[in-house]
Amino acid sequence: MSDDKLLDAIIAQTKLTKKQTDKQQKIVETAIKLFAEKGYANTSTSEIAKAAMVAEGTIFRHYGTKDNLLLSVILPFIKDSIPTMAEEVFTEIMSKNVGCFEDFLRALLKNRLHFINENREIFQIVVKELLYNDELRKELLPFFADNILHRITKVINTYKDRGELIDIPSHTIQRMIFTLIGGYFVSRFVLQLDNCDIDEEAEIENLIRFIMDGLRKQ
Amino acid sequence: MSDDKLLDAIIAQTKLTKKQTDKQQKIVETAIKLFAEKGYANTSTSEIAKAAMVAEGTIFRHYGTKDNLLLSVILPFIKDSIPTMAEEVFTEIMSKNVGCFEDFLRALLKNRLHFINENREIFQIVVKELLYNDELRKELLPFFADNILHRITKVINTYKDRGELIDIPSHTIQRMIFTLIGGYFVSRFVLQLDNCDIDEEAEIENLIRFIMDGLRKQ
Amino acid sequence: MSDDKLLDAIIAQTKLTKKQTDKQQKIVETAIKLFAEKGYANTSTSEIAKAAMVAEGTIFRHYGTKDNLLLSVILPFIKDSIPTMAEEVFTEIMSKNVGCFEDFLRALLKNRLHFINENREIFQIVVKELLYNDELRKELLPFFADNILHRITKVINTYKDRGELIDIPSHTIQRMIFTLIGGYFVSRFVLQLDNCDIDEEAEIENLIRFIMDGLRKQ
Amino acid sequence: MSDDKLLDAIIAQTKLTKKQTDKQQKIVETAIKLFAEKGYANTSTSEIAKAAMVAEGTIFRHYGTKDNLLLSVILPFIKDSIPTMAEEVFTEIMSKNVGCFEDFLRALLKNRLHFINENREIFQIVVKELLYNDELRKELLPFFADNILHRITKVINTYKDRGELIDIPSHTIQRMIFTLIGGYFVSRFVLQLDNCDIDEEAEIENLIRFIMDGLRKQ
DNA sequence: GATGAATGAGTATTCATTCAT
DNA sequence: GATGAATGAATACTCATTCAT
Repeated sequence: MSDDKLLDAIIAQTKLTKKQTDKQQKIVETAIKLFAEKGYANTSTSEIAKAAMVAEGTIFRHYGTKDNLLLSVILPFIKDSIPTMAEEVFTEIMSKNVGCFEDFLRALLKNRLHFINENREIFQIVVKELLYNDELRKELLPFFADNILHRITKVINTYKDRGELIDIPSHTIQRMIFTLIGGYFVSRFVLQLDNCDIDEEAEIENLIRFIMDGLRKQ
Repeated sequence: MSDDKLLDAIIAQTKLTKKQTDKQQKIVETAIKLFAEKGYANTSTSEIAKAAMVAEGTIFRHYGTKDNLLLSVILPFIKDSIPTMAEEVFTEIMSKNVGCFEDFLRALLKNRLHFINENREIFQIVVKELLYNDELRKELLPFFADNILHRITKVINTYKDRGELIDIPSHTIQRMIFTLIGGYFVSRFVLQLDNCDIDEEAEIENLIRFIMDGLRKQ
Repeated sequence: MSDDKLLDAIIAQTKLTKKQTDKQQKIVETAIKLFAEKGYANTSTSEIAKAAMVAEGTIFRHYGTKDNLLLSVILPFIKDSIPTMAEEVFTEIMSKNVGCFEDFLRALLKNRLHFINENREIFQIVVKELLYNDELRKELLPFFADNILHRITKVINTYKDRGELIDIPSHTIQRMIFTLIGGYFVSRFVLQLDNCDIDEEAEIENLIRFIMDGLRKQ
Repeated sequence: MSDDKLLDAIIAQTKLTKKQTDKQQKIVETAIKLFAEKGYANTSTSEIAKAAMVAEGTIFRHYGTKDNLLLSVILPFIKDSIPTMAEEVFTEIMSKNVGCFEDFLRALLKNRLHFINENREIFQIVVKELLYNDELRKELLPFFADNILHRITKVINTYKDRGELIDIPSHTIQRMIFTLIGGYFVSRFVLQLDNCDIDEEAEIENLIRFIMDGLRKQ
């Protein structure tokens, strides 16, 4: 599969979770902030070093290359994105075997909103680089596709079988949901178009209502 | 307003549409191709010069700075995006005074699909830089907001008055439509996730159906 | 053959003999001096730039890489080493069809002494890098072997047929001559062991006498 | 004399030959291998540390500087080169008072061939650095001159007095022998030009015959 | 004695920009 | 208008060396 490299990297990194130095900690934190703010390509290692109050060499002693620093920033996020979503959200909700598709959507949305809210800077980085960085896109997209979309499709099929959803190809449904939710996250956390005073609860319900009333079989 | 600079630039440029030299033509064409492919930050002026078979100095003789070359690439697209959309699409459709919201949506979607399809490279550039380039985002987003969203809101209100749409704040409706359509364009033209063999007609209808059946008051 | 790359480079460079800028001239001259003095690996491009009173960027505008600058320094020397030696020296002397092996040796020695004397700095560079630079050695040595040694062997065979030379494998003879003459040049021009006041004429005659008749008193 | 420093270093080191730690042993071994392979300038201390499976700090704890590590590698070889040659080879052969110059040559050649064969990596290092490293050359060359050449001259004079050698200045003879033998070792152990299947015995005899009687057929 | 984290000066190279021709 | 040589600041990265543990 095309995500071998990424998976390997994730696994390798998980194992490497020795003791992170204070400086390492500081470097990653600073890199996250700057990458999120100005993009990977527009952030120089010397800038990171200065902001992290660390010698530039220290960055390379620990991460070898700037590319690798980006990975070190992104991978834990990816790692947490996928299995969490897959195992915790999906199986949990599904195994309850109760609730309609709307409940599933609500749970999914809230779970992911919470996760991204707590990692908004890394989310910004991932989204930006996904568009800007060919290499990364080629590795991440199939990885996402294989892991998330695949499971969503299964859920959708389940609910379709129960007669809760309209008869559009599952992959089309899934894509529209994904676009809508993803677009919501992007416009909120990356573009930051908001009037700050959003009633989050209400927005979510509107979103769900929008999605549901489009999909519900009548 | 925050778009003064942009508007000024557009106006200035429109006036400047004297005779473009062959070389200028070639430079812009090449820049479009390369910016779309690898992103603005990852494309060097020397690269552009080489690919356009032009001396590097020539680029700067005409455009002064690389930033300005980006603007020269983007602005005509922006210029055409907005007024066209506003004047041609909107007033045209609305003045007909015929058709339901679905028809409006369909017309809008097809019109924009056509436009972006013919300018997909510049669309890629705009989307990528919108996320990556702080300056540009700060200039373009309010410009979009003021020009497009504002008009869509008016249309939505019209249809709401006619009782065709559910009772969600217009700006929320508008945002969800925008996210969905925008997301569709981005995933299709920028991320290029597609199975190439899409039945475009069907996809559009699914999209409209999805949007409508969520929004239609029942 | 293994010298394709080198030959190609030589040919390419010969064609490129456009007009060298003053700065280019200065860069090459300075590089020659510094490489000869301290070796390629121990000379930094910034050093060269400073000594040549040129911006560091200028070096890279013209030569692209430091490696390529080394080649630009070495190749003309190599180019002149080989064909000169082959065509001028060899055929000239041989075609005269007069003279014994000793005369040939004397002509060869004087010709090469003259050549190296006029290019002693580049000779130093070539010798030093031949030992130090794996890549270069792998390209240059077979090139030398194919071009020079091969011809010397032919000459040796000619004289062997005339009964002037002892019956040792030609390639052994050639190697000993080469070692002796080469060693003479290296110790004189690279190691610079000399008492400066050498009677060159006498030294050459001693060398020839040694090669021809050895050390044993008869 | 200019070799004070070197002699002092040798003496100092000889005294220091206490207990070498395992790690020290490993460091020197690894350094020898890597210096021989890629040259001193192209080998980094971190590389050595990694290959020797030692912390980088350990190298500096024992050797202080990289330069000093090079000396620690080279000096024992130098130390063994000189006195061995002087005392064992020379006096031994000479004291026997038997044998002609040819026998002396043969003994010398075989002795040195054996020594270098057993230390070929260090020999490579010494030769390469002798050309590349100004400092080292300035220290080593006079040292060699004072110790080896000086004794060879004495031997040559002895045989000249016996009427075995031609009437060329002793120092010229010595230099030619040295060039020839040195060149043989360099081309064999450093340049490694060989067809691997050399008949060593025969080669040596050819070399001796050449030195003694030259190339001319009689 | 041994470690390895930290350093900062140094390296080759890139790049937007200037300017004389 | 067009060129392309020249620039120098900036970039990612290397490396010998130091030092607290």
